[in-house]
Amino acid sequence: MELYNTLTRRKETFSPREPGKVSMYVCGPTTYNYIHLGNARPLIFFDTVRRYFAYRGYLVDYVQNFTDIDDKIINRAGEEGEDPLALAQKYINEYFRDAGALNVRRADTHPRVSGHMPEIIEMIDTLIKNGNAYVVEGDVYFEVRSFSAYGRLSGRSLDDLRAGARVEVDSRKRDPLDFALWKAAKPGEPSWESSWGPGRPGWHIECSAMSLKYLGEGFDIHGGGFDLIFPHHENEIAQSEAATGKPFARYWLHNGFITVNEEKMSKSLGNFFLVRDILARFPPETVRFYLLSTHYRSPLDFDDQKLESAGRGLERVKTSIRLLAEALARPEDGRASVECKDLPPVLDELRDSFEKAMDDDFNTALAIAVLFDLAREVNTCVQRLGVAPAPADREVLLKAEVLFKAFNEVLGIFKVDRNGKMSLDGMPSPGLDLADGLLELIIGLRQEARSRKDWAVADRIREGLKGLGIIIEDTPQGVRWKKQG
RNA sequence: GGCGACAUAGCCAAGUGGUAAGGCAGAGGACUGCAAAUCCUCCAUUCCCCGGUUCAAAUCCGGGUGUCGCCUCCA
Repeated sequence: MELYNTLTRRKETFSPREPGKVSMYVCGPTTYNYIHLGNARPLIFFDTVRRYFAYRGYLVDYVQNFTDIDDKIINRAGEEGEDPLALAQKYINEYFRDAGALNVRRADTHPRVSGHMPEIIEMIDTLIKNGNAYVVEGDVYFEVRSFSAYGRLSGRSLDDLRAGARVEVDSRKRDPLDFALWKAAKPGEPSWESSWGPGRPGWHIECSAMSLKYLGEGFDIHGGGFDLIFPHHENEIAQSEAATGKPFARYWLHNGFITVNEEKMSKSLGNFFLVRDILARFPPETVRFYLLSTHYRSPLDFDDQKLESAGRGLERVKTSIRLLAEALARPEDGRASVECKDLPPVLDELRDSFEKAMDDDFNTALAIAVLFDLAREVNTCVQRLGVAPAPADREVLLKAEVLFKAFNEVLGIFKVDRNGKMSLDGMPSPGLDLADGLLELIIGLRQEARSRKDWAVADRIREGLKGLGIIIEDTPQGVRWKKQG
């Protein structure tokens, strides 16, 4: 596998710290609001990375933090008259709801800042002892000059950074770029005791302390959005390596931004879309599919038309999976003629192509193209079968179904139930409830009308059901219905 | 001002030296009572512009134009 490492600015062959195992840490959200689409991109992308490593047979240890102590949380809690930690907890719960809807699996560990004060304080202590940090009036700052590799990740020298610094210079800092490891408590703020006084951690130290605690020195992959490269990840490297004297993380992966009208979407610009608002208008699988249809390092523009277009494309994939399931559900006929005997080698090629795409820096856009190729091959086969498959064809179809499931296991577009069945949401379920029963009854009546060539009644029923969101399709293999996508 | 990324059909989007994937939209055909779905065919002599390297460039180099991002909390 090749992956693009921000640290070296080129693709590198992935080789894990320990054979067969992958350790990854991804910066999670600051929980003071519901997550927006921009937050969803790294979630979905790194979830896909994790799934692909698992598909490739690696044992993955995935850690994603929550920043539950921070200025924004404290401010928000102040506005709402709520306890900051309770507010953070609320949005952590909501986070899981949104992420779950997008079929993002939980990380193996979701550490929080508030639960790791001893580790954070100990790390700061080490940095002070090592001469990399200094205390000023209860604040503790990291001294960037003390770390010679500072700027390596973002590709900038300290001089470049100073020249462009827009930060107000704090005269207590030895260098304008020195950053806070510990902030002295202000009245009314949540705080923790430390040997340099009560306070709370700065933003960057948490990720160093928690990633090192759970994954150890030199873990494999550290990920996040492009905007975290500087200063957040730069600072993480400085702190961690200054404290441990060992390399911090081995591969740095950063996803590109989501833009709206070609402009970066962010909470500070106020042009963001909450995941839950989008999910009220589009199916979650469409959202996930859309986000994966562009390479993760490219910017991705969001608007309704683009999502609708993606949804129509995804509909073809769903249709294909449905056609396949229906063909398999039909009774075999005993005929010996085999219609799809050319398909198996094609399926093998498709699997190769899919893996090749994912091996090349997680090229999900190409992988999705392979998904479409699979759909077309399956449709062609199913169409040739006519009403019932021969036993040999049945085996071929089963193999194709396995491939659909394998692709979906990686891309995570469709949710999968306990029996391993993909949920396409419009698919008629085997268990009939009243509505389904009535629907079957009406469709049966329409079929009788059709057999009498009573087209007026048949069309009226079809139009009427369409108005209720049920699409009727008359196919050579019989009637099919689905809920409107 | 400093650093960096990107520019491929009406739209979205792969493709880093060997002669333009895939999707949406569109056109024609097969199938169909019709519609839908599905399948087949067509749809970029050309990859922002100008130079250069090469037998060969969307892909490499130089210059230009444009868009975006980072340098401040931000996924």
